[in-house]
Amino acid sequence: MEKSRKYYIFTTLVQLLIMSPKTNKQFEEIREKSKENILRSALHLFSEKGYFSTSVRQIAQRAKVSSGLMYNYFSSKESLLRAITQKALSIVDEIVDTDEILSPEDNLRKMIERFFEVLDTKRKLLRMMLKISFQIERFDFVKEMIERKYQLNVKDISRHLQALGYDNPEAEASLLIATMDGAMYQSLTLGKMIPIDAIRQQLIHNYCTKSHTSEEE
Amino acid sequence: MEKSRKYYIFTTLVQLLIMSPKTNKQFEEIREKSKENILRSALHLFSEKGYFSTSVRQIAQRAKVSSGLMYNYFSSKESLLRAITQKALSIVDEIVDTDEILSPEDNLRKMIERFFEVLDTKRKLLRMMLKISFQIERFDFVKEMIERKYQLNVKDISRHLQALGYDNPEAEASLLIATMDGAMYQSLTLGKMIPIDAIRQQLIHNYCTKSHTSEEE
Amino acid sequence: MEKSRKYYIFTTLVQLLIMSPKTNKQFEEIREKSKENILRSALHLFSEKGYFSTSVRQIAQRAKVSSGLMYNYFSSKESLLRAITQKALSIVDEIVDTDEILSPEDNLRKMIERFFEVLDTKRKLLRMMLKISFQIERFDFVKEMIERKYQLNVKDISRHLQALGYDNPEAEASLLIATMDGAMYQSLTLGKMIPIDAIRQQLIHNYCTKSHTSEEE
Amino acid sequence: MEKSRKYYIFTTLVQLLIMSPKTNKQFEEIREKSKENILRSALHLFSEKGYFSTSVRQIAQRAKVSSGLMYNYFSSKESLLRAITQKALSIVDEIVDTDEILSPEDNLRKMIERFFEVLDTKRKLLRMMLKISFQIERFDFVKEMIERKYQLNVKDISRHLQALGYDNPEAEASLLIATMDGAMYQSLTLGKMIPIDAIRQQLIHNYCTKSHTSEEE
DNA sequence: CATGAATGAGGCTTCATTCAT
DNA sequence: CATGAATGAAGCCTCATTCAT
Repeated sequence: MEKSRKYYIFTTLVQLLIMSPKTNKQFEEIREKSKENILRSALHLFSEKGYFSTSVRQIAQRAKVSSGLMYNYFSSKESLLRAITQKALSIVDEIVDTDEILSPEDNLRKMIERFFEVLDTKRKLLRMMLKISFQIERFDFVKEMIERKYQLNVKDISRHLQALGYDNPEAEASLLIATMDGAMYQSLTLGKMIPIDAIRQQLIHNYCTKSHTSEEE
Repeated sequence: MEKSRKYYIFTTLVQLLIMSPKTNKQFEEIREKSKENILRSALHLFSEKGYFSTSVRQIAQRAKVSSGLMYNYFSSKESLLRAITQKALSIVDEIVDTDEILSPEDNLRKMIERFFEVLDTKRKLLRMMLKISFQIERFDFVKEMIERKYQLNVKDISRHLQALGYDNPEAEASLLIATMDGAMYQSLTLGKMIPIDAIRQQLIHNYCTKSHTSEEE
Repeated sequence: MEKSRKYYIFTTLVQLLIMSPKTNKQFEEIREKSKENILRSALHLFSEKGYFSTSVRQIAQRAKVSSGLMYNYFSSKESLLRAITQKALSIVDEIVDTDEILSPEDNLRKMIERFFEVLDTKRKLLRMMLKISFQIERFDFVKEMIERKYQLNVKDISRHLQALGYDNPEAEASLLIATMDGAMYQSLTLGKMIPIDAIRQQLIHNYCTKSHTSEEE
Repeated sequence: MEKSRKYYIFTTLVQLLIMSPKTNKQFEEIREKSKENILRSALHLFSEKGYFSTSVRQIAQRAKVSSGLMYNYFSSKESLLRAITQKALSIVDEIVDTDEILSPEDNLRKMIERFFEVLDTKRKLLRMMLKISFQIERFDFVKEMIERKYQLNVKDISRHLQALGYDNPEAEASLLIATMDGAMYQSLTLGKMIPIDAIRQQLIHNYCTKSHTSEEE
């Protein structure tokens, strides 16, 4: 008991008073590295097997750390999920932004192509996001962020469509976004059996060709 | 009284020597009722909280039966899920059912309207399916079922589109299905903020108007 | 409620007052048949899979009756086991008895051969007995019966051996009985890999040949 | 004090950067102790009440650990049984171990005496093995293990008997093993009423006396 | 800060037993 | 007397979490 107490006293002292800034920095680095490690491992497994089918032990094993270590960085498994979700959303953020001095067709084309590129390259992240968005109703903040994004996109796209002469640009924008979401959903769940390239080309063909100015012309 | 006694004697003899005390039909009814009861309870909870977050005990409690009873009707929790999934997919069947007497436009319109009607009335079932579809890795049978459906739908719809003179009916069919899936996904996750009616009308407008026979006119 | 009450009144009346002796006899026969049926089914399954690995439902299924029926004849699963054990012991009883006006050699030979014959023909019964004797310590009466039998056998056999001139007939009798028990045990647990015929012949050769009167003669 | 402080700093650094907080050896010791603890508890209960009548919870309670701990060391209850069985059979190994410097008589005597010694000192283990052997249908691995042992023993013993001039050494070996198994079975089930010492002496007398070279002399 | 042994609540499932008909 | 649906206790096992070192 005495021994144990001393040990903790000195651990604290070491941390607060004695250790040089350099050592502190070292610790910080180790900390960050471990945390990153765990996050990556968890993202992979959540995306692959889902949140509930992934155990903390599996995450730790994949990250090659002990299973108790996670609790140094995250207060619980759910808190880990929260962290990953936040990180994931921030990455998605970078992707969706747009605007340049292009023609409406080109803007639409660019957006569509970028969307499918992301769908191709960030599958793991997206799959997890999709899963999360559906498994954890409790995560209101996820819903909020998605809602906000949705509104922005509709406004952006309908502007382009209006410029192209669409009769009902807002509805058409909603349609286009629904199509892309659907393609994403299908591709992420059903994988290769979805003709994702054909869908992309058809989308571009339908929306990014001049003659579309009016349908009943 | 005499008559009544005779009646009971007969009943007794019949029961003892000839037929089971409870007729097969009675048992059948009881079974069907219990099974339906459990299925409904499970569907509600799976849809609300997801498969893994719903315990067998919770299903039983909601159905107001003992926790062991489920195993009289389903060999496991997963088997229960399987039954619900099958039921859900059978509903999808009704959507795409083609009526040969109608014109291609009308067939498409009918399909689209049926789809949105189902989306409106069977939200619980669809929400569960969506949830399950994200845990597809764990449930091969779900994947198989959905794949089969998907292929059939593409074939059906592309036939209609071909009749309408579309250049690339298969790609356009995939696109249409993706759009509907996307609308479903959005509606089920984001709820009322999705202009689902506008999307439906726009879809019908785009696909079920004669002059669409060709885009490069 | 009224209906139900009437039903039971009349059931009773039928049994007590109305039904002819003939019908009573019929019932008795049905009863006996069902009971026998269940006992046989249980013996088979207990012998094959053991008491704990056999469920009441399995017994009922094999007997082609409902699982509740067992409780009309036996108050519990254990009570059923008790009944079977008693029946089994009574059958074994018939087997072990002996005595005639034969020579000691012949008496021994006869006993040995009979033992191995029983071992060959009543495997199911014996296997269950062996299992029971070891799984259910609570069944004191089993132990008692076996003990009594053991004492009798030792006395019988040692008398024969003494007549044959063995120095230590009691010890030799114990040895012989142990050997037979061991052969039985091995045969019932390990099955065909035990050279049961060779053991039998060797036993007869060792014990039932005149020149054995003394070993160091 | 200064010195002490330095010491702890060092300890801390070492722990953080170089070695695990608890050394591998420490963990190994803890594991071994816990495992042994659980094995002992399980052996006792299996031997006393049988495998199926012993619950994992009971094993844990007797070992004074939590009920989940068993699964840190054994993948299932059956796997625990497997471990105990293996241990038990390894003891049997020691019995039959042959010493080439000795005469055949002495080897046999040694074997027999060792057998009865084990029967006297390891009753618990043997009782468990006997119990398990009656549920062999459920545990293929037990059967395999015992079969292997049996074959080896027959070979070993028949070699000795052949050296002693027995006509039919294999059959005689089978007989001898059957006798020992029978003595074991009787002793473990019927306890003190079996004249186990007399049996042992008689066995030694019969098999380990020179003049036995031939029976038909 | 890092480890992994230990905990124990809770999940899925089985099954002896009851009971209305 | 016979049925089998229904019960619920208890079993095996998993896993998030804690804690001594």
